[in-house]
Amino acid sequence: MEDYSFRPSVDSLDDPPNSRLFLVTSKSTSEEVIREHFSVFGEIQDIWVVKDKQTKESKGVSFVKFAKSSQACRAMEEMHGKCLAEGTKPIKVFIAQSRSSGSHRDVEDEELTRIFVMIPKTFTEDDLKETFKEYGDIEYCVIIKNKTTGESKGLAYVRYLKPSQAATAIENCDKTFRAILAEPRNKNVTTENDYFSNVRTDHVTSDPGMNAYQFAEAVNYGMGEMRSTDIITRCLLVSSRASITQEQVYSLFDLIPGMDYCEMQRDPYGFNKGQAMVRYNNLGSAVYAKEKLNGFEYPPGNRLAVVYVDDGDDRSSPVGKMALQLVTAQMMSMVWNSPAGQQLMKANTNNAEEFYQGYAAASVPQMPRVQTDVALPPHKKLAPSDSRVKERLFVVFNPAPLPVDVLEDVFCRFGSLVEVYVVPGRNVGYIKYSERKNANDAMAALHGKVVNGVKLKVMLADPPKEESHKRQRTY
DNA sequence: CGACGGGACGC
DNA sequence: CGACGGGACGC
Repeated sequence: MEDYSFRPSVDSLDDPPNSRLFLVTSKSTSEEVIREHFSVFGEIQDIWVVKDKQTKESKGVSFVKFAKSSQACRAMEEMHGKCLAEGTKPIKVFIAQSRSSGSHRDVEDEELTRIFVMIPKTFTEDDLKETFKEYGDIEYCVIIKNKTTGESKGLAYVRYLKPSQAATAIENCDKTFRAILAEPRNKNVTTENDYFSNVRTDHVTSDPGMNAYQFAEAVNYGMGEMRSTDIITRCLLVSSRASITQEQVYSLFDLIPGMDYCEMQRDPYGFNKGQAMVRYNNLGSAVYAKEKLNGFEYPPGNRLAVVYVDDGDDRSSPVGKMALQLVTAQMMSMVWNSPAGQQLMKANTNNAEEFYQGYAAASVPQMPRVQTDVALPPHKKLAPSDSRVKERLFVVFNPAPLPVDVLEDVFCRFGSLVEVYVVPGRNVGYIKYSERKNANDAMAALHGKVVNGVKLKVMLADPPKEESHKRQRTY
């Protein structure tokens, strides 16, 4: 990824969202003093002290842009209400309104502490809490359910005490959760009992050393620092965007000893949902499988997602966690010392080629998926899925679209492939690359060519239609 | 010619 | 009360 300290293409937005602070300080406060106090919270990309155009005197207002929202939030939490120098007034620190919003209303913590996530339908609220507590103190957790049947809709909210905790969850939780900040539930004004509404704006309290966040922390100190890990179970949910068979999942996860169950999940109509449940007879195997196979490309170009699911009877306990280290160490040595294990160790998480050469080619017989006269280069690694998309190709299929896994297999070979998207019900799709050159190579090689009997037109895509809702697009 | 996804809450 | 500059090199 390139370093854009300055990004004209997203001029009106803050990227990532909520990574910029709005400060109200004394007029005497300089950029240097701000930098001194704020750089400890993370990578500062820009500091701008607003000055009068004529007199060039500071207006006592500044913007501080961080690389990450979690850094900006932490700085806000720690610095709001503090004095930056002797004899200066306590500063106010808010997440800046995005430039495009046009609003100058203070961004409230209500809007920064609740996240919205997609979860397996099998998740309980306890599973949710176990999974997301590692990012901070959870105030509240709910799964959205069908009101009559009580069945999970696979969607949930998690409310943290602090904005930095919600931001950290969004930045660091498994991508399959697709975590984003939740829209505030109601535009209702007053909040009754929460920590923030009263204390937050009133930074000059009887104890000037403590602001609302530190207060909230103090109120909540009960459970101590028990949030070092995810929920850990013997049961894994495997998700794939390309269709996969039970045999494929079985062969892959059976490379790790101790599997005692593997079954595809089906929707109410009996269709394969691209998810499988895998259970091991011990925690160490499950941990190892999750570490090794989450994000693994299988088949090449298709990233598997592997998460722990609570199967109800083996939630980890402090004792369990201690035992786990032993078990995991044993697993490592067992896997390392078996021929199968050595191959798996070699196959690094994203390297499907080695995996095939070493192993699955033997254990997972598979028809070649791609038939074409084009001389295709070998498979290349996908770009990280959060890479900035630099070029998109627009592909027209005739007479019918190719499956997504075939497209990934073909289009990943030019390098830096980020994602393939086929428009439902139409004969067109988009191929996203993080390097423009790779997109151009793919276009040159494949435009007008036939793959699996489907003729392709491959062109540069027009920029997508502007939409300013929900989550910022990656392109 | 052929064009843009996914996921929203009983107070 | 307290809200939006500077400067860009790729095709």
